[in-house]
Amino acid sequence: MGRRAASDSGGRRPTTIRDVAARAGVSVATVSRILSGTYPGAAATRGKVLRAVRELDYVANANARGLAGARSRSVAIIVNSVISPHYAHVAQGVQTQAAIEGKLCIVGTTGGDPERELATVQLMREEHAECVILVGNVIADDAYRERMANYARALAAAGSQLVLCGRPALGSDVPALVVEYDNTGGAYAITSHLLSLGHRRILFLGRRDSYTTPESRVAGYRAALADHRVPHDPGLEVEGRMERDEGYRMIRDRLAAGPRDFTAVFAGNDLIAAGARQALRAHELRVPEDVSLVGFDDLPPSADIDLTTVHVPHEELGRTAVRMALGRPRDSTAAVPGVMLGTHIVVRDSVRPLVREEPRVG
Amino acid sequence: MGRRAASDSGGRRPTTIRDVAARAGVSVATVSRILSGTYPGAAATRGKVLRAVRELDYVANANARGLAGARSRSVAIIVNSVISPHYAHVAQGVQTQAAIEGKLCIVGTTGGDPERELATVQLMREEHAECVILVGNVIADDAYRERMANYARALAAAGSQLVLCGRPALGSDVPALVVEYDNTGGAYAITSHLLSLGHRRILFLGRRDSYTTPESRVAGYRAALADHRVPHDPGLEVEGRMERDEGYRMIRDRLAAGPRDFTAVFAGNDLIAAGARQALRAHELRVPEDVSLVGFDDLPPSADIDLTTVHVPHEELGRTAVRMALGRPRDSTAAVPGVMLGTHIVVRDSVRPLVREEPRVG
DNA sequence: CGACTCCATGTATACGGTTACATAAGGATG
DNA sequence: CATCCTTATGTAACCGTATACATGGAGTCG
Repeated sequence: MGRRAASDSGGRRPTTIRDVAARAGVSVATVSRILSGTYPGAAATRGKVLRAVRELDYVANANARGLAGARSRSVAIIVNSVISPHYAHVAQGVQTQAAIEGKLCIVGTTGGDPERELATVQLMREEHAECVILVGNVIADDAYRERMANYARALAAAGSQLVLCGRPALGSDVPALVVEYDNTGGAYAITSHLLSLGHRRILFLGRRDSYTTPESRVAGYRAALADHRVPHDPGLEVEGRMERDEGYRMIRDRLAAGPRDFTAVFAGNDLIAAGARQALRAHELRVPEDVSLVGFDDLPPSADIDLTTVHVPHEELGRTAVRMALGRPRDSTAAVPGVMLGTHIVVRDSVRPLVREEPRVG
Repeated sequence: MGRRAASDSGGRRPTTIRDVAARAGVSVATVSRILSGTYPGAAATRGKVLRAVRELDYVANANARGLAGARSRSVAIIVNSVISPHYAHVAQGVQTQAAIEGKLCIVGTTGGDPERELATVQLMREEHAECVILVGNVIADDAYRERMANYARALAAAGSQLVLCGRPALGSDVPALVVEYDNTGGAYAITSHLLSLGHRRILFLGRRDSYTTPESRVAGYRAALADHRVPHDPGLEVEGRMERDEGYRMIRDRLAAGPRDFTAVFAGNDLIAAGARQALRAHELRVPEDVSLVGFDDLPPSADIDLTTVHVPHEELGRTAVRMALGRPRDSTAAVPGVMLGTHIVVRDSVRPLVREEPRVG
């Protein structure tokens, strides 16, 4: 219809490869080969073709190109949302690497809804993306995993590649690449940091059972407690989503419910930390003088609030995902390799050694 | 080649509409119509087809669909970078609205390079996106504008629509929609806010001649000064890019060069404000006690540093862009309408009334 | 100098849908 | 009951590119 309308108003069909061929006085095959770079040498012909292309302002039709069997030019990334800085940074890495490899980037968002995620994968399958990169944590639900595994197989059958980025593998028989980063290790390290400064009652914000990312972070938190022989109080693990507002809410509710029973706060990510900090301040609690606070992610704004946190190589995650997906030979049915990127603490000024005293009432 | 490899390893061609038709015992046309929703009623047939689709796990080939003349299913957005929150929020709006309209979103990044931007527009043209949304400020260069105008015409000829989002129109004869927001008004308002509290020497950070966005903001700044009969000192306009590090640099250099000759700072955007705040603190200048600070954009992290700023309806910008582009009749050659969204001040705690005294040496 | 090789180019088909047009069946109307 | 209209479906012609195969000319070597 769009085409029809254009031809109505201007009588001008979009210029095709045939127009170029006619103008250059060669066959369409020659034009196609020259433009695809599938051509050893051509000299004069090449010149004629390129001039015709320029004069006619010709651009190839990606749909036709894709249909005719050329390799796909696009890479798909699926994230919760684009404004979440965590995802945005991974997406940036994907973008960067995709551009380097001469690929286009298709972005889908799910809003954290598993149904939408599955639907979006389907969409990307229609779109014939060369690889589909799924970013972020996910519920550890068996039915869900099975459906995703099926999609992975369907993608593989179509010559595409599923990449799980920052989430656990689906199983050894599922053709999906995995690029993870060390959630548990980072959480362990930063919890140890707090413990080594004397803190014993550390509030963990953002626990969420069966969500893989918070689960891994909680695991690191618990492991550090255990290794330092500090008793684990489940009451210190507060449930909540990985968002700023939730951070605020969790602290507010906690302080409203009773006297303050913690000296440090380990926020599940930097957004929670920002919200928590705001809530603490609203209760006249200063960070770090009255309460120590740490986060996870090391987003740029965290430098502004002097937050000690765990650095996650977001961009590198995205870049690695693309690199692995495109580098992997199409027909390989060998076991799917995985990669685990490291994380490390960034110490700023949101933590103070605990001076021995009973926690006061906040 | 990918296809070949798949068929080698499994002998399985991807399932096509013909397979579905065969299985359902109908013609391909019927399948196509049912799946496209171009079908009034079918009852039994519809059931058979949908079952076959499910059983074969069929997904349509978007390339073939696009080639055959179906309306495009994709919307393209081109931004500087995905991690810049300003762009990310606009992109989120685009995503949201695109999803509502059942479209896919293709994202291109330019890194602020006009050449890459033009190249990316070309790419999106190949991809036959239904509309191409160009976000962000741009250099006001005539040659560049002319090339972009040509692309706009080429897109229009192909039934696509160029949308300029947060940047000025190209000219009345160029078929491009414009969705702007009120930079000048916002800058005027927030400058007036500072002036009304007694500030007279207001440093502007992030001037950049011939870049449209900072230019508009500077214009609002100057207009407010003029209306309040405060003499305009060009020396108070500091040049720099719209980035965090630049904010830091500008303040640091300024304070290193001589005594502090301002009582308030108007940062060209929130990122600059964050950097500037950091630099001020490094010089033992507190915000707002010693120096008042305001920004522009109202990004979420700005709440954490209590920044008074100008709210920009980022998401609404993106959503409006998509809505207008898709709503506009394809064959219309009428004058291209523009939209200007409003901005407003958000007062937090980064500004204090000026107590009359000579600015001290910082 | 002839046979063979290699490379540039042309010819024609396939890719997987959509849709204009044709056709058949069923219902309404006189 | 004949006619006309409507609706569901089938048939076949594209859409614009890539590429397998065919062809022709130049270069090489015996």
